[in-house]
Amino acid sequence: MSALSVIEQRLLKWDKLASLVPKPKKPPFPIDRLNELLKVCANSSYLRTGESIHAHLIVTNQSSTAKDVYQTTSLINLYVKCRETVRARKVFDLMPERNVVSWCAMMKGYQNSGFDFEVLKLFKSMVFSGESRPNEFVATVVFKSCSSSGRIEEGKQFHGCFLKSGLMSHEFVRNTLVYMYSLCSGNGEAIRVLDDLPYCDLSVFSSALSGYLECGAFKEGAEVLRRMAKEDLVWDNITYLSCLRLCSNLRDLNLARQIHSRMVRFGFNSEVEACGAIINMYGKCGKVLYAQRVFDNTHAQNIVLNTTIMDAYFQDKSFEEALNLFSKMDTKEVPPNEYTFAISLNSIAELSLLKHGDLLHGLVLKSGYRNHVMVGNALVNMYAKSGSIEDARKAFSGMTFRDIVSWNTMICGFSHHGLGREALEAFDRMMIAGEIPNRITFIGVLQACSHVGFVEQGLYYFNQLMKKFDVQPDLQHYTCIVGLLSKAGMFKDAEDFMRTAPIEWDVVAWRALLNACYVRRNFRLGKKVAEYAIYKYPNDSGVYVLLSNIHAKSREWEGVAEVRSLMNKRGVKKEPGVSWIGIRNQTHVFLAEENQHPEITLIYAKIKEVLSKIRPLGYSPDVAGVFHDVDEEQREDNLSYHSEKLAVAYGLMKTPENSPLYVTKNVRICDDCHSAIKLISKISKRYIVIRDSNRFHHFRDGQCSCCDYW
DNA sequence: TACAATCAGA
Repeated sequence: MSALSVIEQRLLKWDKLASLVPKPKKPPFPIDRLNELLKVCANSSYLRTGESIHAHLIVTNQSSTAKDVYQTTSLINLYVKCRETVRARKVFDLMPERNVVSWCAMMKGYQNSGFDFEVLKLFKSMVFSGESRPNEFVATVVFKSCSSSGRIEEGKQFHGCFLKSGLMSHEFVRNTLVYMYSLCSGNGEAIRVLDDLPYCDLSVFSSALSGYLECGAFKEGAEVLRRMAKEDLVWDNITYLSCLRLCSNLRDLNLARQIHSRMVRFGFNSEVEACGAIINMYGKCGKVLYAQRVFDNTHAQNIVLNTTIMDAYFQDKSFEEALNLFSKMDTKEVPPNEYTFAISLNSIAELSLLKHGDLLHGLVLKSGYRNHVMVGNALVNMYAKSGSIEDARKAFSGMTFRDIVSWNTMICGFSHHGLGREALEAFDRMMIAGEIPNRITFIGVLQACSHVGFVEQGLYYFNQLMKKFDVQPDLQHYTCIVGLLSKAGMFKDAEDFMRTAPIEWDVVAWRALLNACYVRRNFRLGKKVAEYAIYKYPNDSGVYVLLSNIHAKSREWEGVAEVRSLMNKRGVKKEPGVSWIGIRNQTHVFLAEENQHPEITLIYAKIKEVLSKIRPLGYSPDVAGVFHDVDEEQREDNLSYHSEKLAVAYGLMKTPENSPLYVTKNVRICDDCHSAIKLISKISKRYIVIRDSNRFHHFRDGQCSCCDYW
């Protein structure tokens, strides 16, 4: 045998031998590594990978047996984090044995999907089953669920229960407890809890503050801030941001400046978020110029800062300035987003610039923001306030998503346009859509009823539906009812209502009543009411003007003169009337006694011409009678100076025949102009829309949509 | 565990 074959034979033998030796099994993937993997999958929402691990565990028979509670809990955690609550629950239910972490993971799952009730149910069954005792993690989850579902009574019971088991000493438990009380219990209970604590750290103050901020209890928030400031604590930037938010909401400039200076002292004013918050705060406190200064000193530029400063101008009612900022924005560097569009559209709405609104609408479509609720709402608002309720309706029905604001905007839009029926229909459709009405919804419908004289419906909404939806009527609602009753001529009821309503009336309510006296020609009551209102609110020019109008309508010229001299004596100035009209992207503004406009002579001539045409139709220029002390010729001249007539005349001159005119006026339209414009709409065959300070008038063919009932 | 920005109204 050759040497070679000997080796071959040996090799062969070994080979056989090797085949007899059992192959070593691949070692199982170490369990702790699997759990780590599951954790990674959970935290990154890798559902597919997590599922494969789950499958692997089932196949290799490493799962679902009693042994590994820890591992199954990781699976629950995986499904919970991937928002697969039902599957998590299946795994949970199959566990023969659970520990407190399993319970807690499942509870968190429900919490994250918004099923707070399930959280509490699970907690109770955990306690009853006696399987495990709650720990501090469970306690925080429970308190948080009570907070977000408003279950304060149950929360109090749990508080007692955790107190007994000694869990309240944990920092996080305390924080969530305080948060719960501040968010859900209006009567300063959180502050009492704070006072009972032996020692408060920053986080517990912070929790109380954010709860109060969130539920809008700013007074209590300020109280917390006061206590916090007394302690010797180092604030972090979350604290500062909360404080800034508090100031914004309280509109407390004094506090605002203190916080700002503290931020400067401790160097917290350099980050872009902080700057944004400061700008916003000054804007909300009515100090645009401060806001502008902070903005100018902020070197970082982004869309939020730009939008915030725009909003500051919007809050200041400087709508033109807000729009200027928009057009000055370098849209390449800082492209506008939904907030920017919303503020711009709202500015346009306040100015009634229909043409600009259309333009911006186009921009919205191009930039792909059309499906944002915020933008949709702003579009509806813009069209409604710019006079085109039809376009508002279109924008509304084109919305993919709607919220309560969308519905309210539409309802209030209908109301402003005197479309009571449509407003109530929108309300019904809103109920069908499952939206819950709030106080503003009811202001909208009550106002709608008031505009068209639906007394019964109005009272039904006020007395029945508001209760049903648990909306507490406030001054604004009560004032709507005063308007509703008195404008319908039911002065006795209005009087009784005002006498018995459990509310402190303000000048607006009295003006509403007074206005109704004027419209309904109840001059006797009107004078009485005006006397009282002037006594009570000696600086409110509105009541003087109304009284003067009443005197004029009842042709008591000396009364008119008296009011005028009283106003002079007290230095009360009436708001000058301003009207404007948009023509080819240009806005033309007219003042009551306008003489600035370059084409003013032509405008006067146009007015003369138009008035001479409508006089044969029954127009007589002394309806308002305000200018009783001048001769006929002069009187017509004076009336023709009214800003809305100037605007309409200019519109007639500058726009093609048949095109509609949209005019906006800052104060209530006067009687004389109202009747003149009715006739102008007839002879010119124009559709004329006038927005005055409280509603829209649509003039067409000699009629006005308000039916002379405004 | 995240908090710099719209909004409807007598």
